[in-house]
Amino acid sequence: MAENSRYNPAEIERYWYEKWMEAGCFQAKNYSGIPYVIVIPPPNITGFLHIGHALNNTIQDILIRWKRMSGFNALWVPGTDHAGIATQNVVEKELMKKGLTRKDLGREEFLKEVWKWREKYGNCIIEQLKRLGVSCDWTRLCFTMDKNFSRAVQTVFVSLYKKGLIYRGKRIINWCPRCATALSDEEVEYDSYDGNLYYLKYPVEGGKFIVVATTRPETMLGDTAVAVHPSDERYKDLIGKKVRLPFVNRLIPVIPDYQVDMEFGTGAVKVTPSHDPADYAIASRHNLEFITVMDETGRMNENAAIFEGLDRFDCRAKIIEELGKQGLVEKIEPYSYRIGHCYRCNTIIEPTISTQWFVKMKQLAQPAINVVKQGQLRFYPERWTKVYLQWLDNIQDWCISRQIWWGHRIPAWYCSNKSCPPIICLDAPQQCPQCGCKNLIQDEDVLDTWFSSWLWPFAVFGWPEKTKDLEFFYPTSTLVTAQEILFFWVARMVMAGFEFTGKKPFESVYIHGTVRDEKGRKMSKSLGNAIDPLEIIDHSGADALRFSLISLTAFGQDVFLPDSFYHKGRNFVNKIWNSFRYIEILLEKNDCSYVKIERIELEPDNLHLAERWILTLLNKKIIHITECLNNFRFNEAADSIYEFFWHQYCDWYIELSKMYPAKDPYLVSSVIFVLNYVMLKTLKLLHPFIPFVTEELYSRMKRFTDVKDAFVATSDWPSPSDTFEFGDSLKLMNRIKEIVVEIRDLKTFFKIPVTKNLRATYQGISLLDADEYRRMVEFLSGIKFQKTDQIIKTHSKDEIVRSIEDGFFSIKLDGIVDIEVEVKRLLNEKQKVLKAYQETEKKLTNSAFLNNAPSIVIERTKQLRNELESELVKIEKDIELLTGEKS
RNA sequence: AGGCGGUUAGCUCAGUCGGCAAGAGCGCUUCCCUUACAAGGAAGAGGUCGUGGGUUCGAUUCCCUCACCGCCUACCA
Repeated sequence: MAENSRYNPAEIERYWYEKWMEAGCFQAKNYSGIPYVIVIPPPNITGFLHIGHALNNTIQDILIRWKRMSGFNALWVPGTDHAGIATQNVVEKELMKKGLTRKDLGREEFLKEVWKWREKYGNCIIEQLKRLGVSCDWTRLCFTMDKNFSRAVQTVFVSLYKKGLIYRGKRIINWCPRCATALSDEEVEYDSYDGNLYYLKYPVEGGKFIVVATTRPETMLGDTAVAVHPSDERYKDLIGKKVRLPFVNRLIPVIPDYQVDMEFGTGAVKVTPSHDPADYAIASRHNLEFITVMDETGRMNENAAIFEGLDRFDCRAKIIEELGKQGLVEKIEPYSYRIGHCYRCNTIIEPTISTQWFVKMKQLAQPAINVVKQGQLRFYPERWTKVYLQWLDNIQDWCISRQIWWGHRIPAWYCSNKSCPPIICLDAPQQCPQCGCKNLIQDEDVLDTWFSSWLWPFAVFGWPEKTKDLEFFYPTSTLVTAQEILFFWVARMVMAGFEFTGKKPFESVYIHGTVRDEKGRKMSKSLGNAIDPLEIIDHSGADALRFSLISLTAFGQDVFLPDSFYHKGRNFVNKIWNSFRYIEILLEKNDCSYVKIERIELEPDNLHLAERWILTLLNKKIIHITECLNNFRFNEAADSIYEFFWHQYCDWYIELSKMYPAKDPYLVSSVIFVLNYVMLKTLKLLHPFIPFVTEELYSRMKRFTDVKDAFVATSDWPSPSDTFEFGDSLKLMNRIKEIVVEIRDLKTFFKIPVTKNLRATYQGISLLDADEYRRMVEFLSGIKFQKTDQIIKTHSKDEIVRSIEDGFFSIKLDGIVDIEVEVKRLLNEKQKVLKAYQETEKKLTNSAFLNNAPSIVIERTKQLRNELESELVKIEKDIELLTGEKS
């Protein structure tokens, strides 16, 4: 018995996942019904399931399971992302263990290695997702390097090029010296950096100096001007003069530019067009020379004079040392500023002039802006609309070429005759259309991984082929993602959707919060603060993890998780498990082997209060939870079922069911039905949140009921029942609960276990005259009532008297009543109630309130006032009973 | 610099259209191993809803100010 009393998820979860797969529960039906479609944000093949994935995928699974149960043709398309840089890094690291570099292997051999790696490890995260219980249609598993996906990527490239929306050019871009590749603006993460502001003295022709302030002295070797504000009096006479740059002895001009901030530093700024985006802009305006001083690994190159070969940061120190020797460092101040890092390896980015491929974004952005402005594509929470639009309004061209090998190779070929334009086409050309030359070389570079991801919502359905899938399942319904990839991915998918399919890719976007640790930091392996979801699944089950996560994550709000966060779900699942055991045992005791739930055969009119009450409450919950899900209010839905199941069904209804002796006719005919009925509906409501335990219990339920659906996963979502709606039952039940709590409170106060049965007499209290209600109160509070006609107005050490409803009761307590303490407690209580009463009374005598407040509010306030008043009267009566005098 | 969030019980957080005697889980106190469940049951204690104004009959909720925390954008070297 003891071992059964704890839910053990491991085996059950494994078992049901297999069953679902075998039965094809997660597969969409063939082009029938109304589709509801989600495409997964494809995780990296290098990834391991972290708590953010767990949240993201649980939300999607809740939606898809709920919609599936609600009768939609639900499809959740899974897949993975080839993650160019990240994957290449991983494989290179593997090679390094053998003392090899990718260059040792050569492109083809290296790519073979990557494919081998991906075959071996690329689906790790997929297997981990399965352990979470997600109901993706795995027969449709996609990969961004699949053949048809490649075709889609190439098609898009060629199409955009032909439209003039893709171009190749020399621009300043973000360069990662460690990955040795260009990055897009979005792939750079900015962090604050405690560095210095160096004040350097540049000798001006004619003997004076001009002092420039810089955070990056090493870039001075590439300076091609010094800029000052045109109206800066200090430097007016220097404009047009030349400055001799130390070490390289280059003469560079002092130029006027409005971009210069007179207030900052000395008001004079060194201009390094090849290594700073702002300087690049100045240089473009003034036709300055571009001199690159570093190589692709971040070492100083041949333009760096005596510093050639030094790492850029070593060079910084060395240059300051040398300038110092020459008396050219005026001062050094500590200075904190933001600096860009590679989002894949965290190396400090080097802005560099480089020839790359770019996508012109302005034109593509327009439909993506319009669709959101016109409200045809919505964000939840709505505030993301603004962030999205702001980014699109200021969109910059997208650098899409990467100097790596793993990815979609750019479909561009160059003729050996340098004057011929590049040849852009799907398949390798045989000869140059311009000059007929057959000596063609394909561009070495590959495309940004996001250049394939942005096609995800339609490429997964076979685009550019006009497939039936595409026609039926596209556009998709809801996209569920985190804010981090709003620009990277979401905005670009919308652009791609319109550009290539003429349609928005999804109806709505739900953006959930980021999971952080208790200090507000992102969860990350390097910080060592990551909670491993798999560990939780191992020990407490996926259901526990899922429920806890959802319950703790408010609508679109970041969530801070303490280590023990998963207890809530774990305990809840255990509660469900045990309540079910109660039912099983009860059935056995009553020789009740078959319960008709689906074909209801009982008369609603014959039901008692408890049954009427729990059924009515169930109706309310079904409505509420469905409403919550419609609005992405997952935590509210989860907490609402939690409250209902635990604190209403278990705490009150199951407890009440225990008052019937075994084989009692009403128990067998009605209570057992209601216990099962509510359990069944609740399992369904809970299934999207905690699929495993609900499936297990549903299957057990099938053994002793007429429930026929093969799986709860494919059964129907509950709707409220007209048959089981009993309007006044809620109020009446609440009165009974109040009386019970009052008595339990008294017993607790006198340190008597609730289970200890006591005798009491009562007078008045018409509610107790009804056998049914009296029995409920007696059972739940452990009291045996005896009606009396004698006026109860005395108390003693052996007896405590209480007023309640329209009468009194008196409980025998055998000499333990301490009147002093009890009176004190009541006086305390009276103060509280009195205060609340006075407040409502004040409102109700305020004519402004009566004139302005809506009538329903006035009604409610009146009702509250009356309740408070009678409670006050009651407390006063109780005090009087105890002390014999009016308080 | 701008934008967006947050500030509610000891902790982590809910609180939708302004109208509650301000909620949950954990923790805490007292009692209970009652035949589903101690990962449990019963009953409690605990909050001036960040500051200062404003609008309103009424503000945790709406508006403004400030403070602190976090995030995101931006060419101040």
